[in-house]
Amino acid sequence: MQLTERQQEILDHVRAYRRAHGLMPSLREIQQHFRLKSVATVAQHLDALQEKGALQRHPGKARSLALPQARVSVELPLFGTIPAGRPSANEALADGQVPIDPVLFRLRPREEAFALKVRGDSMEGAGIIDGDLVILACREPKARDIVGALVDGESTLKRLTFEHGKPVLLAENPRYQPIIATEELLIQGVYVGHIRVSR
Amino acid sequence: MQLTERQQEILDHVRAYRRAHGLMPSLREIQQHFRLKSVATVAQHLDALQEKGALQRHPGKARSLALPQARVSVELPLFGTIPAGRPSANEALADGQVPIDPVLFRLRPREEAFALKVRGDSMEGAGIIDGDLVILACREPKARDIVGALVDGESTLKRLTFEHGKPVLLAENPRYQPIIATEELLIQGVYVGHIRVSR
DNA sequence: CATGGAACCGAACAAATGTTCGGTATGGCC
DNA sequence: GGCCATACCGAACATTTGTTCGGTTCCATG
Repeated sequence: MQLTERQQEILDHVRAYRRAHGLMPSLREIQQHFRLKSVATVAQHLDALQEKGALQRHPGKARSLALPQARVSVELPLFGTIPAGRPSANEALADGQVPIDPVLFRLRPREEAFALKVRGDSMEGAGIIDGDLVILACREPKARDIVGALVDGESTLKRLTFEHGKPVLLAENPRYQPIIATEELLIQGVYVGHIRVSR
Repeated sequence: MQLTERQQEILDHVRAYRRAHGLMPSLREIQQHFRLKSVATVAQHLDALQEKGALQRHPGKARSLALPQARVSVELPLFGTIPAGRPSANEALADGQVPIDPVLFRLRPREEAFALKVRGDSMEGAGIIDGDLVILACREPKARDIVGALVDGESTLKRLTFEHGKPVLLAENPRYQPIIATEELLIQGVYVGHIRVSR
């Protein structure tokens, strides 16, 4: 469910307070920040936020607000390599776990995501090279997004554009030609960032 | 000063509690865990721990214990930008925390590390571009390592090489000239990887 | 033996904090 | 107008929580 404007403000303030002070605010501190005359108002907003899953409360405990998605790290499933060159056979075998901070990569609460190891140099121009771990979120792609896509049965990492309303996948390397899907184009995930570990 | 055995136990429990519950324990919860008959005992230990700098307290606030260096393994301090172009004034202002997995980046146990935001395009050829968060470990650099270095009082990100036994810093961009330190060359950290978050 | 540190107890107190019960006001909507 | 959601107020209340004061016990050490 959607947060109201006020609820969003409260939530933002709770986040900001935690960053600034290292602990959660009390109801009365929130009250003072918004110059409210009653703690009940704060309690009400917090109830609503909890109702909507935006935060959690431990009844009776002081300063016990918890930000559900504020997990320090979650482990994304790491699948096989994704060719950033010519599409080739899709290797969908899980190779391990990649620990990342969902907040850092701006993943939305409970949003699905996974990691893939890049093979090839077709995204070189975007600074994504062989061996990088790309983080792909399962969300609706927008034009100009970099996406992990299944083209004609094979998966690849490219930038998604549209020409005459038809999707075209662009490499970020002049040595590669744009790909126009002939049969099917399935976007598996949208690039939200990547990680490189030096070897 | 050295912590006593008991103080260490208390500290460990506080850490464990925070991991398990996402918030700090109250004095009475600590008391119950150790089966103590008086909260005063807990308060006493916490005072001692604060005295020794092992943790911080916010007087009068509930559950307000704070672990000063708890970021050791999970969150790296993020400093200002590091120019990957021409060296410029070093901005050593802490900007926040970058949560990473030390294992993923192959950091050694207890090895110091920090993060810097890249500015400029001089490492473009290495796939490190403006806005990337580079992870730098405090360790001895080897030849061909990418390093964050302080050259003549200004910090920069370059590849470290040697010519005739003298250190030379190379950009990974033909538009930049090698830097030969005239006065001092202080290696601040060795590149172990980086993170990019799409914008 | 005297001294002092470390660990602990008991009880009371004050402050901080969450909870709950009514009530008001505004605006959109049928 | 009646209905509902949202936002808010005021005041009491019960709990949780931190703080403080005076004690005890044990043990190492001079």
